[in-house]
Amino acid sequence: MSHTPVGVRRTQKLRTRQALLDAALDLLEHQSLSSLGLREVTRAAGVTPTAFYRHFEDTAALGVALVEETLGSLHGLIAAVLAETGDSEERLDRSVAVIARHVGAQPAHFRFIAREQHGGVGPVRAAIAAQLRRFAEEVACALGQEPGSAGWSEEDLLMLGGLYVDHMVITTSTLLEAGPEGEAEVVRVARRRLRLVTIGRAHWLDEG
Amino acid sequence: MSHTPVGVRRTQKLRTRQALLDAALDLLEHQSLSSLGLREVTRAAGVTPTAFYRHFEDTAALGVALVEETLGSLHGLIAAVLAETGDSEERLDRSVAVIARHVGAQPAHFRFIAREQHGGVGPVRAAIAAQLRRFAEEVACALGQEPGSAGWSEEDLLMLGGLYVDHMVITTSTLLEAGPEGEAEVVRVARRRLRLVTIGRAHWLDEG
DNA sequence: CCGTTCGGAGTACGAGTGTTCACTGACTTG
DNA sequence: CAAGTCAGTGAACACTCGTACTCCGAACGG
Repeated sequence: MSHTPVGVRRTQKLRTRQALLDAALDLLEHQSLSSLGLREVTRAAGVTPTAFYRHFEDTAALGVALVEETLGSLHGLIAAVLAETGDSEERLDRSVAVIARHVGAQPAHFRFIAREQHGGVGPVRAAIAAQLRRFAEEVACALGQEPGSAGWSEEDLLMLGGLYVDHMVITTSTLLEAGPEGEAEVVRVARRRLRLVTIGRAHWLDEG
Repeated sequence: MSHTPVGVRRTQKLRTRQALLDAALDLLEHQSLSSLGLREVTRAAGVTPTAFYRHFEDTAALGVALVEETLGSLHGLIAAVLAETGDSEERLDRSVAVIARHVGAQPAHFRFIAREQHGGVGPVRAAIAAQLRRFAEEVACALGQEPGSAGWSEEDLLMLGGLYVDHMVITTSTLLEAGPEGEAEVVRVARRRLRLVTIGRAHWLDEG
């Protein structure tokens, strides 16, 4: 047992690492990752430029870390929302509400994801795509366990899951553009869109 | 009537302007607009940095010009595709095919749009949003003239139009990520998604 | 034909960039 | 408690960047 339980050193390292991530997220509110300077980040974090290399190789690597931080903690959430009881209308409303709440709580994180999903930094794009694919699979799995999905093929479930996930991404983007005052309207339209998709889902096997 | 019918000067000016746009589009294949340097563009275009200012105030202004170039010429196309006869299945397949063809023909243009739709340059974001809104309105208008849209409210038509447009944007992004070899699969899934939306549309008034 | 317009060239400046290097001093380990 | 590890420092490197000048010469209008 050492004198310092967890290691003062590791703790401090994680602290400055987080300071770098936070500073970067702040700066990324008004620019995109490919124009984000290493020095710019360290200056905002209160560290010298050389210290950056102790934590990340690139600004690209920092971007990938930001992706994990934002999307990594969301995986449990989806399954939880979809697993709750209630008719589809209720669950749909709840899903949209959950998204609106999360986006409202940490806009910068979601702005970053929306911006870099198709941004100029390859590794970051790949990291986001991988996370979204996982979301689509999770949604497909949750849908597959419902009675309403009897007779659906694996592939169609994935298609539907991807459809829902893409709509969630679009909704977050729109929420960010609209700002707090436009949130209600965006939520209204998003609900209607999802309802239309759900209706299509209910009649999919009739006309597929 | 002057000695030179169109004006040699204006022609040359337009020529270098186009050279700047083309060079920028090339460079934007692997980075985003906010990291694109003025000098970088002029170097690739074979012009001195100062010449840039004769055509654009900013790289942002150049970006807006690129948006117009890419999206401005597409407005007639949508109405044309939607106006053609045939059942909804046929029209749907044709729409997807038209998109795949356009994206395949000029990938760089569409990559630029996908990248800057949520990118770090405000004016460009605004320009793209304005164009997409116009698209949504055009689609809504076209849909409203169909017999299948009887009883639909103006607002719901716009919602549906936006839904279609957003799906088109998603499809273009996915096509770009997949590359030529993955095109067939992407087109398959995109068609299925649109079919599901169309089914939802057919039953919208039953359960709305 | 002559004066004007103007697209573009050339030069120069200050500021900011990513990266390397030797170095320091607090924490950690045996 | 001594030896070693290592997060962070500070100075220096060789760039690129946007922008402000002046200037040239071909195309233009009267």
